[in-house]
Amino acid sequence: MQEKCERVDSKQTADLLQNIPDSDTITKMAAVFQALQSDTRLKILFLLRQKEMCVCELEQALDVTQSAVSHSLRTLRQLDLVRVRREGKFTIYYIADEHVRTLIEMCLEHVEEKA
Amino acid sequence: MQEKCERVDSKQTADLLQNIPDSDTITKMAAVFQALQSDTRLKILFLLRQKEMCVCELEQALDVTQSAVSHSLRTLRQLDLVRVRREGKFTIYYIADEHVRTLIEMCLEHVEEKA
DNA sequence: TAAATACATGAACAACTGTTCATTTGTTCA
DNA sequence: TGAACAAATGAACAGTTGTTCATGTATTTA
Repeated sequence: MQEKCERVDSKQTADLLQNIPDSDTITKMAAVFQALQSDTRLKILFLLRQKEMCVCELEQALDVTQSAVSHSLRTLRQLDLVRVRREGKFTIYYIADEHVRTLIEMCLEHVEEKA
Repeated sequence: MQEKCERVDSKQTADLLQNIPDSDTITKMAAVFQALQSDTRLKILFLLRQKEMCVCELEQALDVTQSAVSHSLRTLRQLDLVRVRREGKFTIYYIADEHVRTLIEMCLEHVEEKA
């Protein structure tokens, strides 16, 4: 590794790099944030935060097609941000765990602070 | 609002909708998550979490062009996820506040839990 | 003041995302 | 069993993003 500017200390940089999560973990994190980056999916999470809901309920609340809701839920489900339970002909979705709640709350606080 | 399925209670739905952040706030949150959704920007934050750094240092650590680092930092800066300080010819970047640290830590815990 | 260094910015292009449409799968109940 | 309802999925298209290239601006120092 060659120095780029006088502030760079290659040894220290290598050290700092060792203390960041591995590429695989970073990519998984990016996928989680990517899932949280859509208005529709955020609204879904804010709704589910209050009450578990079936796809129909979300569809009606959000004013997008059933297909769009379903696709969004799939993304959230695959990353374990929401979970599913079958109840007769309904598929009930709910927030997966406290991490997810904290994530959206931190972000909310962050943006509200600026307003 | 017309009922879509027997589980839907329009009144309650309207109520739940009132308790989610307004569209403007949702969009700002989406922008924040959007900024956190790139591998490069996440790596930048994990580096800055350990030590404030100038652009050169980040460029060397990340193995992408100076331009890419600069563009990434701009995105993070505009959302107040990182802040800047001028020091002579160097521009020093650092994590904006605790919300940002908590955000990436929650996400890290979430993805590490599954591994 | 001129050259070098540090950083920012605009354009452009490939890659990716979110939505809708059309269709399929699974469940209930008459 | 078959009609109706709930949900998932694949394709396709417009819109968006991240990167590099080329260039511009600001600061330092010789």
